Amino acid sequence: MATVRRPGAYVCGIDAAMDVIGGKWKVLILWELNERACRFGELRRLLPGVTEKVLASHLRELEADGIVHREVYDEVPARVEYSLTSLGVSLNGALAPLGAWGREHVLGIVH
Amino acid sequence: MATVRRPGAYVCGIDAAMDVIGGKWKVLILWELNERACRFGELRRLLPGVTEKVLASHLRELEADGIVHREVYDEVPARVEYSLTSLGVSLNGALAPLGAWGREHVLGIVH
DNA sequence: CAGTATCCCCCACGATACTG
DNA sequence: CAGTATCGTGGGGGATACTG
Repeated sequence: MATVRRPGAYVCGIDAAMDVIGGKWKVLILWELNERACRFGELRRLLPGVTEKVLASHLRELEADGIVHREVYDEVPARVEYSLTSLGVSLNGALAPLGAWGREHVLGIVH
Repeated sequence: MATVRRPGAYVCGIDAAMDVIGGKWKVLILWELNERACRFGELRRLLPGVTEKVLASHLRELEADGIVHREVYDEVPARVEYSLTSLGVSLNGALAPLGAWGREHVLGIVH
């Protein structure tokens, strides 16, 4: 999933948005990055079960879609930080009502 | 996808909601049913490319999740109408901001 | 009309090993 | 630490045929 995978094929906005957040771990990545910027290894620990390969490819796609910013610090050992772009922040905001709906109606947590 | 597929495994509300709308055609089904109740054949025509099998299984899952109501009318030939439940209406409402985000930032349609 | 019943396929995701 | 490189797999989805 990434960057207009289906050019001009989207039926509506939700359809298009689903293509951006459609990866198995993507909304969880956004969820974590919404709190604070994270390094690769941090994200891996925050998302139990994700493999390095999948985490890397999801981050590449989110970066290509302009949702995530990748900052490389020239240090030894290597250090890379991922954070949300302003577009990513706006996406998270648009996701908030859906999160509230899920909490209330699927998880059964009222407020 | 349907009805607590991963009991107690959800990390957050968005994660849980994604499980409900995670099927390939589900948000499009919701999108159409938001306009008006539809018959099976109508939905099939409204969603070019979907097969009967997949449409049927998606509708079964949405029904099991309490999102869609299935009303059978005893006529000849058989007639079945699908509509949103109140839960489905609330889900669509929660999806609206995501749709607006997609229209604006993916499709490039400002308002 | 509104679906099942089969068979099949692809690819997103996973497991493991290795590297700058 | 932050990733690539390879190989393998499961199941969601597609094609087609058939039925109450």
